[in-house]
Amino acid sequence: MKFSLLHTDPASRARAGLIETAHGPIETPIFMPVGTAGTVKAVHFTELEADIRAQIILGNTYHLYLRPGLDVLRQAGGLHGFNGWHKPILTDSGGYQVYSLAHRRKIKEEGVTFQSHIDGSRHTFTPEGVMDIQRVIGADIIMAFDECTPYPCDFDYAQKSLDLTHRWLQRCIARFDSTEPLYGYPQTLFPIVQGSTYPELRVKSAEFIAALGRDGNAIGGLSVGEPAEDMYAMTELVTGILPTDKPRYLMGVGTPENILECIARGVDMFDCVLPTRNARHGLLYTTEGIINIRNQKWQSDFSPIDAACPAPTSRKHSKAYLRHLFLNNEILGMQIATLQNLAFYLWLVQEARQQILAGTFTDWKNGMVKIVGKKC
RNA sequence: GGGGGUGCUCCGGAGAUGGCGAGCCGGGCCAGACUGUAAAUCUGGUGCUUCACUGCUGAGUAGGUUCGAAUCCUACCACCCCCA
Repeated sequence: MKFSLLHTDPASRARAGLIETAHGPIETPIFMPVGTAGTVKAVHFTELEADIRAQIILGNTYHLYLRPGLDVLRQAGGLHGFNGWHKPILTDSGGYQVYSLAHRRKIKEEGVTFQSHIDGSRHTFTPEGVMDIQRVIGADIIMAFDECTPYPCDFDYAQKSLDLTHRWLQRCIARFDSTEPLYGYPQTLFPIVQGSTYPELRVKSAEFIAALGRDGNAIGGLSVGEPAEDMYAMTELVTGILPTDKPRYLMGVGTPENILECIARGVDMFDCVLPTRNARHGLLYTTEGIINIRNQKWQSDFSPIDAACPAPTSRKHSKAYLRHLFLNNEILGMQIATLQNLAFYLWLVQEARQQILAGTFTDWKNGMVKIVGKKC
């Protein structure tokens, strides 16, 4: 994997760059649709490429390990071979499930024992094991096994958790660097900065990780319920320490506004379930603001879902029709809404990139933030 | 034409046999939540009035009995079943 920094905004830390992987290029800043179980819910890969213009998608180690399982993935030639997506893939390590499945797991020095949410069976994830699983999945970018701490989180716990995450990181690196990719193309490992909302811990973690000199670095443990100001403050603190010549990935963020503000603070890569999950729940992100398509006010509004959105279905179909599909619980409603939200997210980061390259990012961002957060 | 049964909330169901029924369950509808996906999920509201307490109205329709009626009586209306 190679990263080229093309331009940095004069009035902020916003950067335009290019990541090159064995499965193709990624223009940054980028939003990566989440495809936990090997599918970006409700969209076909044809649409993901043509209408949404996705350049990289996510998968999840924990979910793919449980189903379809490693044997199937190995036989398929990895996740690319299994699901037919031939552009870059990034896999999360299961660190987020340490947080989201907190009531069905136990953390020890060695690793984390999960009880499967599917059948209750017990599975132990160690840093070494998670590296091995991600070798089998074969993602281009794989993530270190960490603990994503909850919010709020007291200082003592955050500190102990951070030290554990750092020890796990060293074990991840040792395993990763001593093993080979399985499918003939290289993989790269991103470490993850933790430290909850404590500046002291974030600085310590960022310095620790910057010194490792990996190909890219991630910021985790944010967007777990803390105020947006804390998220921005921690992001700004960390991007001030992480190397400028490596991509920075802010995990799990966020709303369109969060993304614009964090691009301004020097983040290159984002992922979030909001555009896909909210789409299935009837919440649309559009170039004119946020729409709850189930609301009665759209009952007879025959204007396009989003006339300026790159997704053809959003220009072709009306709000009234999409509302009708949702009220009838029709699958097509979720498909069209997901196309809209992902196409909008990708449009947003591509537009940001153009503004950075043109040197006009900050003014554009300040105006756009007001629009994308507005409820219609 | 004769006999029997049933009628209340937007809909369906349960329950209600003279006294806490503006009230249960489900659906629908109206809103809200969702941030490295246990999520096509979850939460709230859904007679009128008040910020709230409260108050008011309502049981197919119209009367009646009673301290008190969705409940009993009379007539009528609608629907269902049986007989002709």
